[in-house]
Amino acid sequence: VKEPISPADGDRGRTISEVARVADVSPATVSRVLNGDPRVGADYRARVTAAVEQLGYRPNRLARNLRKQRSAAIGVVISDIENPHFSEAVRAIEDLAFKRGHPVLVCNTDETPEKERAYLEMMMDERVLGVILSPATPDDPVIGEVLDSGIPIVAFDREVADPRADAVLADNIRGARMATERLIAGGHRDVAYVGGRREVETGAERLDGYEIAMRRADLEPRSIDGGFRTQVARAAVLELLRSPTPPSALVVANNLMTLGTLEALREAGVRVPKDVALVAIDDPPWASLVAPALTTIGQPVRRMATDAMELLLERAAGRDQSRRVVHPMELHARDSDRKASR
Amino acid sequence: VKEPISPADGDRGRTISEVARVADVSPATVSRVLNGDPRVGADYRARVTAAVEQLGYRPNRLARNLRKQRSAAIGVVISDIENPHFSEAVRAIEDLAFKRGHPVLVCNTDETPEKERAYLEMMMDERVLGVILSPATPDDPVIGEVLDSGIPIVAFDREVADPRADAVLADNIRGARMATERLIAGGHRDVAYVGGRREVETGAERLDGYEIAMRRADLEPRSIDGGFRTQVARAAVLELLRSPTPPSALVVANNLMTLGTLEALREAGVRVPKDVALVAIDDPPWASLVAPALTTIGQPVRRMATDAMELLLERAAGRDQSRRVVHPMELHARDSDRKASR
DNA sequence: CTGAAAGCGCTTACAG
DNA sequence: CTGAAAGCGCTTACAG
Repeated sequence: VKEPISPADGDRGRTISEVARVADVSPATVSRVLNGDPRVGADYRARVTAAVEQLGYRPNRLARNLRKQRSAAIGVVISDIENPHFSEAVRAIEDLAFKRGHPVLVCNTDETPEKERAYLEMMMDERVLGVILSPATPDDPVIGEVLDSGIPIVAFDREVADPRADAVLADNIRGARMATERLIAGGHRDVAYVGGRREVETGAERLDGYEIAMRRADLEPRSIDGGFRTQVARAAVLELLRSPTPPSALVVANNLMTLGTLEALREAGVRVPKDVALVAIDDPPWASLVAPALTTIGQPVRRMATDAMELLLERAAGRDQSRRVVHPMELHARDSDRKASR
Repeated sequence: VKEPISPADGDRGRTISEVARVADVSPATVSRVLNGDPRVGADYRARVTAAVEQLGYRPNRLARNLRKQRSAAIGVVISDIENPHFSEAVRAIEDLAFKRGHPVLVCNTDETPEKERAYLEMMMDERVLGVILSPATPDDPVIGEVLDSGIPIVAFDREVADPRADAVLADNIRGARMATERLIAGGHRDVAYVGGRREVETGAERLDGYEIAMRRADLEPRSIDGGFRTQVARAAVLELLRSPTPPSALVVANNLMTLGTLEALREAGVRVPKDVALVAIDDPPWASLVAPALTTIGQPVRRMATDAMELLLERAAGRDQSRRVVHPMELHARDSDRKASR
């Protein structure tokens, strides 16, 4: 075969064999030194290190990947990187991955089973080291296939059905309950809930938390479906406000719906917190900038992301028992929930 | 060598040779069919397709990468994915990349030369198909090394010094000029500019635009350094407001500094637009939610990202002339710039 | 502790 | 149009 496969760039040292020749050792020894094999003698090690230095050699990762049948990359499969919740998570994941030399592949599913499946198949094709997954479809069979293929999965934010996956979660029930109880404690009795998809763990749990708080206070739960999306929430809240008995307070279940809710309140000329008080779940950067500043219940996203990376790397390193970490949510008390004025 | 390299998962068809055996053709033919080589006869093609189907075969990308000395992945090197400007860009890039089967590697440099260099080296090690780069250091020599190694670069937002790179830019001079002129037209004479790093193209250009507008109106430019960062801008604006002659209007050069500026104004009890009018550059999702809604000048980020991907893929496909696309910026007229009340 | 050799699974120049 | 064969650059079981 005489085709010029490698474009023969003279600048960077090219193969492990060249290094071996310069160091006057075998390629195997070079590989061992590069991978920190402790058995290599000090003299050999020194010769190899010098040759690597001299040639400016960098290992060919593509060759390494093929040999090991594994890439060093980590897949992050989320619904949407534009959602500040996920931007923050990806950022924290990437910081850790970078320190350890792992590239990060970002995948947006838009909560659709089709894209989720396609991306998980891409992760299998790329034979990534592991996947951090905030699942749209927690029981999709492709998740089992990924695990079968030897790729560990850490569920982030939402559990997956397969027990072999690790999970890093927030205590959504208690979070939503805290939000609701805070409004009740402020004197509100008609607290409505702007929620989302029941099928998704997070949505179901937050609704549960809200309902528990209401029932314990002998109040009637009243929830509307904002679909976890800005525009759906906007329409739903607009309709809620038109009802004969509009609520005096709202718990909104995520930051996208909070955006929609704020738009709806503004359009309807309803003032916060005077006409309607509000506690939002999620704590995006703009929460303190809108007027009034929003009281929120947020997940400790950075710590959760750090945990997820650690679990993933442990798993890739061989741990076989799956683990599950639950973080408490955090209250950010600001101005949108002030007491009912009665 | 008898080590069990492939974990022998029975579920998925495994190699091209297996497909070849089932289809009763050579592996070369299977490869050709899989890669759409038009020379393969219809009968052979049909047999291969059937065998692929039957075995549920998926090509091993790792082997393909090694053979081609190229990965299909695309690197996106930006300052920070948490900045909504870049979240939006990454999202748009990823949507296109996904359609064509390219994984996307996301890299945050935090505007530091060290991280930028480390990531660009990672991109070389991974032999990515191409890099979309918003450079912290437009003249870093490593950029030339990347291009030398045959990896195309598309500069995004900011130019790079090497003329072999393509570029997708916004017309920052005109954008900042528009912002400034709008305030001047509204009756403001003391319009200050909250800007950032002169070294970076974008910062220099926006400042130029501001100064041109001021000079043409016979007004004295007055700019402060917000370092392109939230907290730096907050401090700088706080100081500006303490001056004996605080400005009556502000042009803020990016969304992070706008966040800091709004904080500062709030802390100082300065009302917008009554006490100080404001036009912000960048149009983040929360621009219409703060009170008052911000008048902004935004880049058409999605179109720019789409262009960047197209340029990159063209380049990877062989175009050798570099190209440069400049997009006009867009005005989003809202409430923060209302006329001076005099 | 070190080396020779095999092989990961593709793609493609070459021959026919 | 098709196949046999080489080779991309590593890693690692095996032998010594």
